[in-house]
Order: sequence, then C-alpha cells, then structure tokens
Amino acid sequence: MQMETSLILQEIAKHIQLTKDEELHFCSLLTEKSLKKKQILLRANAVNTLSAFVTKGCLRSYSIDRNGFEHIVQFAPPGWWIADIYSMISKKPGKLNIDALEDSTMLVMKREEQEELFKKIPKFERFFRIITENSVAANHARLMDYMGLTAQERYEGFCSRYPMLMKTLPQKQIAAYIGVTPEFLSKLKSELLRSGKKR
Amino acid sequence: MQMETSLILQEIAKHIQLTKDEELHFCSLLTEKSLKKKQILLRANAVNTLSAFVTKGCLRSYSIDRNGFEHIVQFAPPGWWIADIYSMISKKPGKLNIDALEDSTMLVMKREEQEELFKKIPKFERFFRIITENSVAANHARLMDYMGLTAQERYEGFCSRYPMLMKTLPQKQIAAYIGVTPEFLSKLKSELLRSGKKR
DNA sequence: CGTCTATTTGAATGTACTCAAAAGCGGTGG
DNA sequence: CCACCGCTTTTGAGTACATTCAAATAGACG
Repeated sequence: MQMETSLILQEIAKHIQLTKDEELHFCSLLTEKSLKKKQILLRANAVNTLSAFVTKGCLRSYSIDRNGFEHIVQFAPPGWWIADIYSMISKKPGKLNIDALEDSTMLVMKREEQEELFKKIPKFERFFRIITENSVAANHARLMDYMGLTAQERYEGFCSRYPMLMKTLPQKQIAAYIGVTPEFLSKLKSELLRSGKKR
Repeated sequence: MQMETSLILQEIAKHIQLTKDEELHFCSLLTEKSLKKKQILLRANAVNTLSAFVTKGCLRSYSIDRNGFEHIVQFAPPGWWIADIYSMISKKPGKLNIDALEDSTMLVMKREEQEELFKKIPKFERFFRIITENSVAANHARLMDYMGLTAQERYEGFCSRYPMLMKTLPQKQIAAYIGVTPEFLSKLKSELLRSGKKR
C-alpha cells in the first residue's frame, strides 16, 4: 500500500521549492505509522529519536506531574509535527509522553535521517527553521495566555482558536491543555451556558 | 570604536564553521546598539523588524495584561538572542515589549538582512534552526513548570537554574517571570527562610 | 445489558491575589 | 554629606479563583 504524502509535500511547498527528485528522496526517509487510540509513540524517560508528521487522527504530547496529573504541551491534528524536541536535540531522556487521542496515521522521520537530509538538501534546514520559528511564536502566545488570563478566558480562547479540536476532543483533554482540573472546566462551562442564556 | 563580536562568533562556532570572509560578511550586517536601564528596544503593537544578540547587561521581553501586570517571557543576558518572533515572522504588530533591565549593549540584525544572509550563506539557516530548536525546548520546559509546579517550586527552580540572574535582578522582575505578584514572592521567600532556619 | 470512563454538582479547602500600610534602599540635589 | 523622594520589599487581613474529595449521572464500548 502507498504512503499518503500529499499533505506533507503540500506543507513543505508553502516554504521551499523541491524538484521531483528531491521530493522522492525526502519521502524515502519517511515511514508511515499507525496508532490506535491510546497507543503510545513516545514514553517519558526515553530518548526521542524521531519526529512525527500527523496525516490522520490526533496525537498529543504531555507530561505527568508529581501528583499524577497530565499536562498537555501540544495537540497534533493532521498537518502538524510532534516530538519531544528537548530529548531529540539533547539525545537525553525527556519528560514528554506522546500518544494517540484517536486512531491516527503519521509519517515518521528519524532524527539521524533528518540530519542526513540537511546535509544532502540544505533547503530543508530552511523548512525546519521556519516550522520551528512558528512553534516558538505559538509557545510564547500560550505562555502569555497562561500568565495573564483566567481559566475562563483561556477556555474561550481555546474554543475560538481550535473549533475543530473542540468538536472531537473530550473535555478532559481540553482541561489538561488549558491547565485546569476537569471538574473546574465543567463548572466553567455551565457558568458560560447560564450567563449566555440569560441574554 | 570597534564592535564587540567575539561573543557572537564564538556562539556561532559552536554550531557551524565559517571562513574569515563569511565572518566578516556576517559582522557587516550587525549594528551595535546600547540601551540605558529602562530604555526600550521594542514596543507592543509595533512590528518587530530585528533580533538582538546581547553582549552586555540584560534585556527582557514581556507583555502587559489587561490589568496592567507585566509578564516576562524571556530574560536575555549576554550570549542570548531576543526578539518578538511572532511579530517578526508575521510582520504584524506584536504583544511583546523589549527593554533593558540594566545598561546594556547588543548586536542588532534586521530581519531583511537575516533573510539576505540565508540566501548568501545557507549555513546560517542551520545556525538559526538550531538556536530556535533550543528555544522551543526551553519554552516547553517553562510551560510544564508553569502547569505542574507551585509558585514555591517555580521559584526554587529559577534560583537553581539561573543563579546569575538571581544576584542581579530585582525581586519584582523574578516575580513577573515565575508568574506571581511581588507581594506573594516576598512571602514565599520569608517562608523558605523560616523553614530553612528551623533545620 | 453491565462495566468503565467521562462529566456534572456540591461542600470544604488552599493557594495565590488584593488592598493597605510600613519599612528599606538607592539615587539625586541642595 | 545628608535629606528627601520614589521605588522596591515586607507584612497583614480579607478575598477570590481554582482544587480536592465525594457522590451522583451520563455516555461509550464490548
């Protein structure tokens, strides 16, 4: 069966131009992988040797705190990359877990092969530089939301920024992303409903 | 007077090798800039067109929330880059302010010239890709601390991770970085002292 | 169906904030 | 050199946002 590479090539084409040969070479470094809901791609305390580009379903990266609570660092719906960058660049065990929130398919690239790719086709340095810059910008926005907004506002922000994820994700996962307990998110929601209905 | 470029060239040499000519070309794109304490490099709602590499002193980037509170996204002591990446890549007005916490000197590069540099010497894509990856890893760690730790633990973490900044920064700035009010940080400190002395 | 997990609701609690006032500290000018 | 001003830090009392724990309800899946 054929690997589904149109989405990733489309994403790449937004930032760099590739020849047919370069596309083929790039795709030869990818492996297609499928995970069923709840299956794990990366475990905390393991060394992360690969990044995954999601083509179907949704993954998440999260850490587990001392009290056993999950804190979601990133959701990765189709078109997004996910990895434990700290672990990948330091080649040391990381704190992130990565698993599938639903049956998912992804294209996986080993860090070593990515490094080879950079040597062979330096344009990819550019591509990943740009992707990574976007990621920093998103993290800064997230951090500012976290520091300056109430839980209510973070929830509303999430709803308007990610309407797609709203539909598919269980509340529990959204709570773990915006940084509240599921119980409190439930209260926020009923609060919003009540104040919304009054008007 | 001569620009102080040894620190920045040293940082670059950690990741890529440059010829003398390339070094000279790179340095020709830099401008040295000095700011006195409290002077501003970038204002929120302005478009960020440059990044700064700090060689002396310390800068910070921060946003101001609806209640007038400052939230520090990043400190930049010597050897660090600072910019509003969101604004720089989107070329839209950003939310970050950048100013000097003490009399500081930095090497400044316009984004346009950085783009030119990428075309002329593609190795620099690599350098900035690596720098930016490190930044993502640091942001993830920060976010996890924020979500999973108490203010007390974030403070202790800050103390052990940045002992240098501890010595030079006023408490108020540390509070704005770890995400508590200055009053509460003061209480945390006296708490720590008391429990430390008892043992 | 029955089991397991997710969500809702409520009461009690805790962490961190608000407001206010006092004390400390540093720079500046007379 | 000292006095004053502004800003930072400390301390305290009251408050608010969010958590904890517990129990009931609703949904999803085999």
